[in-house]
Amino acid sequence: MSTNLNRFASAPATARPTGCDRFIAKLGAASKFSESDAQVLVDLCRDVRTIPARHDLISEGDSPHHLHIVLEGWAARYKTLEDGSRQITAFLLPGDISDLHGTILSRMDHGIVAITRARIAHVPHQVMEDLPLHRPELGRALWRATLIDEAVLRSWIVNVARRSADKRIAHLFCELHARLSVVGLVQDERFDLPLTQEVVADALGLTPVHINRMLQKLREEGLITFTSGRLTIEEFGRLSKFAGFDLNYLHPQQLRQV
Amino acid sequence: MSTNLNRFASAPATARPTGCDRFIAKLGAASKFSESDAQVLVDLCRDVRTIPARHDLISEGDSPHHLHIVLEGWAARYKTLEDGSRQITAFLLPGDISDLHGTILSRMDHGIVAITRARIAHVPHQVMEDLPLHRPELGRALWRATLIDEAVLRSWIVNVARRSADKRIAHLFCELHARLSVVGLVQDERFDLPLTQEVVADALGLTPVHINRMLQKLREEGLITFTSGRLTIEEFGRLSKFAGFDLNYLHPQQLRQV
DNA sequence: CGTTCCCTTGACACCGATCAACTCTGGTGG
DNA sequence: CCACCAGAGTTGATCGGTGTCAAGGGAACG
Repeated sequence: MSTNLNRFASAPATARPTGCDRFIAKLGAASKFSESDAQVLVDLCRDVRTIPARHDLISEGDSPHHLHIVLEGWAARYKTLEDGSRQITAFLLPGDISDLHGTILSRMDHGIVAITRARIAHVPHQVMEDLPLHRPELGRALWRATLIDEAVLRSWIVNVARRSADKRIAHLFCELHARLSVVGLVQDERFDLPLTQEVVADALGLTPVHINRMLQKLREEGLITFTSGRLTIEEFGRLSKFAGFDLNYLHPQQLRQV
Repeated sequence: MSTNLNRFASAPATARPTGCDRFIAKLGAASKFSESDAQVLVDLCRDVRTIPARHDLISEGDSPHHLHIVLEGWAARYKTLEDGSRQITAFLLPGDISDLHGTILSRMDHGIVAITRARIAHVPHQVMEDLPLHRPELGRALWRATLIDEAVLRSWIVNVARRSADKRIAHLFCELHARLSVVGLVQDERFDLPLTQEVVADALGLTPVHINRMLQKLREEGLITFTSGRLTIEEFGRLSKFAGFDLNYLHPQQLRQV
């Protein structure tokens, strides 16, 4: 197991649903909480469902009745435009939580689609609403996760609005690298990237054709290797400098302390 | 006083700080709470400070010690890139609240600048942390406001990533129209837009020159009038159709019931 | 062994950036 | 009252990044 996982994740797996430790690792990377808090998080992951690739977890307009925790696989938030094109606004990785307090709003203004086959824990909303009352530290941890999600959204705006196509791709890869390493899915600068070039294009506001050309350029320059769904970042420092990637917006303060 | 303000805003002004009713109107547009809850909100606005135009409320890297409520004037979140260019990621309008739970994160990953001279209420963070315990309805209202802010961020990603320059401008204007009308700052489809073309450019990921040309186009097509800081939307329906603007992401459900 | 999905390549068009100059306005000081 | 100035808006010429369209290739899968 990767050294990036925190102490909870390496605890003995006492009938924990697979992937649940990723969720705990992610929250634990940004916040501190007790072992018994961690057990509460495990109990949230009881109702696990498998979603096939390309199926919607929730569609635009739905009223969500529970929130989702991604245990395995990738998902993406997306909005569909008038002309039929799709814009992805976030990737949901293992350990990510989605639609926290979703029932406060009555209708989804966007959809969530499984990019790969994904195992998703469904948590009734009421459980989540009561949680901060008994577990204040977890309440803070969830707030913190929400604020980090917002910071990621802002960085996407900057990325899409200001950076050239090659840097945009590089920045996305740096973000995914950072987020995946928190949940132990990066080994030796390598990680699985189950994205087609079309999906990358939908996330970055570019066309698949241009993604293809810019990926070739990044490969030629020795910045990345990206074949058959596996991305290798040759030198993280060089790629992040090229992309203008600044880790700080992900607020990994606690991570450094662990 | 505009008919868009809700019942709280039209209550007798019992020594309420100017602009405080905008804050109450904004929260009240999306959530319901009691008159005594509203009074609690008024009490939050005791420490009001005036910020000159172009001055930072908070700079990137600062550790915020209180949260901000905009009572009058405009502000903007922004990030500065390596090359010195600036990307605005949100406009803060009268009634908007910012850095809710800011102290949960230790350092700001972006700055906030006053676009006009602005009157800002400063609320100590501890006050806000305790508020949901005694006023659960307000806690829900603040959560709801946060979720709507997130929806706006997502719509900005879509806007910047997918729409042509003219539609991008039109979409921004529709958003501002909708948000300003909630706090009573739109009359007869007209509202003050204290933005230079450069600021619009910084928000939309375009150059001032191109903003200028596209504004001319929108004017020629009779969609807007925009002179000396005052924007008029000639026909909201036509402009919003042109922009692909869908009001629903701002979740104005409660607004309709009032 | 064909089908399907994804990746790749080339030619060309166009939107928006860039650079540079000019105008207009409001404010300020002589 | 006028001269000057700074900031914002406007215009034109040209360049380049990315989109578009269309065709072909390769690998996985039935």
